[in-house]
Amino acid sequence: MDVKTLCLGVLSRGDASGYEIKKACEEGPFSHFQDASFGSIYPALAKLSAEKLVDCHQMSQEKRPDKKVYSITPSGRTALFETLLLPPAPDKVNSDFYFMTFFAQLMPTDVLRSILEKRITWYEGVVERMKDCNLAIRPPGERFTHGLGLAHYRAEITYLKENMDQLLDQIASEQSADAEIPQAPKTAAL
Amino acid sequence: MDVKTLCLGVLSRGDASGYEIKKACEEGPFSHFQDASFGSIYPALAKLSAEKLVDCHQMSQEKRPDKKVYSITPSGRTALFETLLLPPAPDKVNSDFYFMTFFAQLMPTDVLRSILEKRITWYEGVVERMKDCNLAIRPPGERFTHGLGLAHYRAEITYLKENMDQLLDQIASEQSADAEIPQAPKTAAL
DNA sequence: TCTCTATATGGCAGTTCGATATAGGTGACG
DNA sequence: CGTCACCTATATCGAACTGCCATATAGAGA
Repeated sequence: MDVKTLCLGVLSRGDASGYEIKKACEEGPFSHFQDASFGSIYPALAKLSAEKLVDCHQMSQEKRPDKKVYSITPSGRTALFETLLLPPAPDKVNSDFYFMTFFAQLMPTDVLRSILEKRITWYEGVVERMKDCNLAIRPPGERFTHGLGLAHYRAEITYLKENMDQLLDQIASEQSADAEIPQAPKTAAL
Repeated sequence: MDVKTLCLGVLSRGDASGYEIKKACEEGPFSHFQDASFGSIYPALAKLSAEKLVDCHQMSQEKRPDKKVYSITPSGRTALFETLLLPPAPDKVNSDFYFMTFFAQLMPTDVLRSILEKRITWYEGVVERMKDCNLAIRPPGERFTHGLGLAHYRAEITYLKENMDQLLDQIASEQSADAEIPQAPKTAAL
């Protein structure tokens, strides 16, 4: 989703500063499916402000940089609503982890094992935190999306736990085979 | 994964042109977890070429633009190997679909239903094609990653099928409640 | 004293996206 | 049945966008 729409979405749930919008994408409810940096959020907010889709109230704070709190305007809500009617672009995923497992046979087994274990404990933590979060007060769309994310993470954890040892064994035996049998093919061919 | 490493990864499996690398990210085995455009692939290949991590053989074709076929060099393989030892960056996901379901209560139910159904049939097709692909000939890392992707897609399909009707009902009843009861809260408060 | 949190801005490098060139194949429409 | 529009294959370029890092500031915690 383009960053302007993302900002409108966050602001539709309540006023926020640019910094808080970033936090919502990093740790908040959007963190599982959206990604945006300061370098895209601040310009997006400036444009939205120029288009009158959001209002900006400057709060001078002592001891801190001025805080600019943005609120969505009625036309901003309309714009968000209309964007939601458009067909969604396909998901974009960029995963170093998948890339690494794809080339697992190029990796030392101990490095690979450590990466797999880190992934499992990381996602187990994510699932724990997601289970604890209070869903009752949230609208059905948020509950649904939350559940979908949980289903994903659980499926990943289950798969990793069930298949990780087999993968490590296969790679270990392949690598030792490479090392042991530089001349063995002749024997095998007999 | 940065685009240079992605190109090295693709080329480690066999020679390819820039166009073919793009195809590998779009439809090929990398399509589930990597995303790169021409504008990043061609500059990346040029840099890899300058660093002698890949060789480039110009193939003049009749009736078509010259094809530049790249091959990974031994130092390219070493560079790929070393990158695989580095800790992976966290996954980056950008999903319009999740964004939309998150704001499901802002959407008309028929639009929402259509998006959910399209998603299901799309991923059912993906799963079918993945089941049919010949895994036996592929290295264990590829099989593992393939299975992990399948597990994800299946979990998503299952969740969507099981929860979609409930979501649509909740939204429909919420929207009709909004329309019907502008004065009802008084009654409810009695 | 360092580093973290909170908050915003600026710039550079990297990326995306769209245009351009070329030419044969494929499908639709009259 | 002809023709035009669009798709595939292939590469390059430039404009706009984005990400990432540095900078500024100051209180809080280690």
